[in-house]
Amino acid sequence: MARLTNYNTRQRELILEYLRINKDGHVTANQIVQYLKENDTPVGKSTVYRYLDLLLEKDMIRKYTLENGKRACYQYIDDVERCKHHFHLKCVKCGELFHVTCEVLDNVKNHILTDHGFLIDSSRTVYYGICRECQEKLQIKEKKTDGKNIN
Amino acid sequence: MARLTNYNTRQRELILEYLRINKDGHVTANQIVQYLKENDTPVGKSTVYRYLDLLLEKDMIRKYTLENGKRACYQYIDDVERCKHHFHLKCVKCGELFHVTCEVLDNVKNHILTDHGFLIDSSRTVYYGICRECQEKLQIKEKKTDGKNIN
DNA sequence: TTGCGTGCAAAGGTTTTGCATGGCA
DNA sequence: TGCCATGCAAAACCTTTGCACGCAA
Repeated sequence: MARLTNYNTRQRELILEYLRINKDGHVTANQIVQYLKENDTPVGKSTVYRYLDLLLEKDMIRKYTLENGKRACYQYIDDVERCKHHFHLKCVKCGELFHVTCEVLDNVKNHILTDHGFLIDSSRTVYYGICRECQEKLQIKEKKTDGKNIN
Repeated sequence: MARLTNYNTRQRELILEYLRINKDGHVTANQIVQYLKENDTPVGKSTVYRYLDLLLEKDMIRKYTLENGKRACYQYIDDVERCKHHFHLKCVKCGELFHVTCEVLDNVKNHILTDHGFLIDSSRTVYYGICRECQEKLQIKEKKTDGKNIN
């Protein structure tokens, strides 16, 4: 059986630890570099990028693109199996990522495969939109500005 | 009523025209610049980027991130209303974008709003996965390599 | 000892910004 | 004429790559 050719190094442990700490959120490569530098355990950014790629291949983390589409962000997958079967909702306002497991969404994948011949990669697919909290904030804002919009 | 503060310029017409020509596909900022240069109607890339931002604000185009997450690509929204009510499947292998309108997916949006309080922005949400054609190609490939994988 | 991992610096690429000039209304 | 739009070059960023050295096994 093929062995994964990766040594255990101090740097990798540090990176993985930071990802695990932030498993409920998402972090950018830069954040990892900064955090480790501030904690007097600096790790080169090329090391960070290379290890992130490796973790990605091993399905140990997920990669997103933030709303502006410029910066990539990563998230540790706590329970690989569980995460493979649910979908993610990302709020474009506050950036929060919501994990959703429910039958309806579970069926979406099957439906798209059966009826549209398209195999969805759940770990890459993210629903973008606005979360409940931000919707409420926006409604308050709209009332304040009396609904005046540019358009 | 607020007027949109944008003049009609030759450059903007050219950019918009190219986006319209390619409304069934997607183009990158660089492609726009290259195309216009080759057609002897060069437009500065800063102009392209600035106008793309403006079109984005006006919901006249959609912005995607290609598989590697490095390059952004844009697509003209032919029929704003229609595109707002259907979903998009983007193949991470060949890059093709599929438009899908069907009841099941239509209900997904309502379901997520009703049961999860999350308002999906259909124009931003893209299902990433592998299209039928690429699935077949991959299956052929796997047979060839006799299913030998790293893991 | 072997060869993967690391770190630095440089390269590569995309997108943004400052500023003088051009052009629409 | 008054601004907004443009274009160039430079800057700002993120990410990748080359290469010599370090270190796990």
